[in-house]
Amino acid sequence: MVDSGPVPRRGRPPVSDEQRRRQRLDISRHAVRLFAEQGVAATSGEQIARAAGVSERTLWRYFPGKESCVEPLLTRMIDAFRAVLHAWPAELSLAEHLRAAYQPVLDSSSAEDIDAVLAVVRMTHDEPALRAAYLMLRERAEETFVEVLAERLGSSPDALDVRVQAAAISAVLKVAADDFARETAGRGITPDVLTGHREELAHALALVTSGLPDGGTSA
Amino acid sequence: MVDSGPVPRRGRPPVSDEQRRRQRLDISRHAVRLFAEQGVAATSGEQIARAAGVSERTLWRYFPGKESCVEPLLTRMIDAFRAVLHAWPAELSLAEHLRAAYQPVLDSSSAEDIDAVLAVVRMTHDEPALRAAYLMLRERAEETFVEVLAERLGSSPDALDVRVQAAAISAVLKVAADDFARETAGRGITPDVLTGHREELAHALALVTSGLPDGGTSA
DNA sequence: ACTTTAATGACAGCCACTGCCAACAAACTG
DNA sequence: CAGTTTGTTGGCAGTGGCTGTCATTAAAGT
Repeated sequence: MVDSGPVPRRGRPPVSDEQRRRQRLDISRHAVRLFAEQGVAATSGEQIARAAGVSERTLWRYFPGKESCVEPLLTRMIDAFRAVLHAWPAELSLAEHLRAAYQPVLDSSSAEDIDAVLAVVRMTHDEPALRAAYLMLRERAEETFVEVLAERLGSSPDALDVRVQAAAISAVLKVAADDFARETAGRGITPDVLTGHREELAHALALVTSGLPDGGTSA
Repeated sequence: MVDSGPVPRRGRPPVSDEQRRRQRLDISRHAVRLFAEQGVAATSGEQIARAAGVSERTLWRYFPGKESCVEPLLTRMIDAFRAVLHAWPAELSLAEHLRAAYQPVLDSSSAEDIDAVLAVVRMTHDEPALRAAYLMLRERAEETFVEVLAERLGSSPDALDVRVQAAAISAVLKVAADDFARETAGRGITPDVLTGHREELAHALALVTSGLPDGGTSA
């Protein structure tokens, strides 16, 4: 079988993944703003679509439901953790690594996005539909943790210990994120709440990942 | 202020909580059966209502949405764990206690209910709406774990360590439940998969709860 | 220009869910 | 017993989320 390379396609090319990502993110920003202003129930799909400058039909093509419009923004928060998890060096425990390298504020995110994300997390406590979307997203992210842990521990992603550890880490991250969102409610993100958050996360992770053979150095 | 006792009420008394519980459970059974037979999307609210012998209007009074009809049945599974958690003696570690006392099959549940519950758990892997409801239910149950742990550790339900431990336990329980549902897929519930499940749960819990001061005896 | 492939928008329709009100049920009161 | 009160249920109409379908437009190649 010779690889004849990318066959010269005909007709209009599909939108690039990058473009699609940007489009979804843009819609997400408008949706979250509307949700924060008037609540989820009071915000209609037509409203979101108009704000984003697309037809309602295309909105439903980009998102399977109203609540999942928050997903692209929320993903940014989880990506911040995923990035630091990928950069986890072998000689450090996870808690140590986090204390040294965890920056919950993504450099690629604008300040407004961060505030919006935290606002969403706060909203999930009163809006069941948003909470459900939030939990679903977290569970999808858990798969990533499984992969990273499996590679590091040299075992299969199907191994029980790996999945349990990933689930525990995910759970800890949820608690810490909720706390972080709650504490930044009035005052915004100050440097001390930020370091406090990092410290809380590291402490909690150490609490849960100490059951490994080497007591946390490799997990 | 003298307590004049229960004032002699007038008019029709509200339905007892017990009656309401039974009604919801009955509807839940019919809904789950229909979901399993023809899928969630293909099952209409009117269908569920007819099967349960109530009007559609009353169905929506008993449940906020189609997917939450599975809740009363699913709760039974979580209640099984909650019960054993309440009976946790002070001198044992949680893993030890589980190995000795955990019966995932509730005595009060009929065999068909158990199968139905496991069927729902299996369905949640393909039906996002059901997965969302499942996760929401689990998170509500987490609050119970927090209360039990707080009382046992003699600290506040707001304490970080308590909430983290509860979240970790909840996460472990989720993994174990998914495995259990998967393993009972074809063959049904055999004694060996049951003991295997109990062993898996105990092992995984030990893995996650060893970070406590006494290494798991009190958590 | 013409063809091809993909994205979008417009329209119609289904169904989950809600508000509203009449009908009915179960208590107490005279 | 009729009459009153309080609560549940069912029917009906309406809203809005979401989908299937199709014509239209955009972006490529020949």
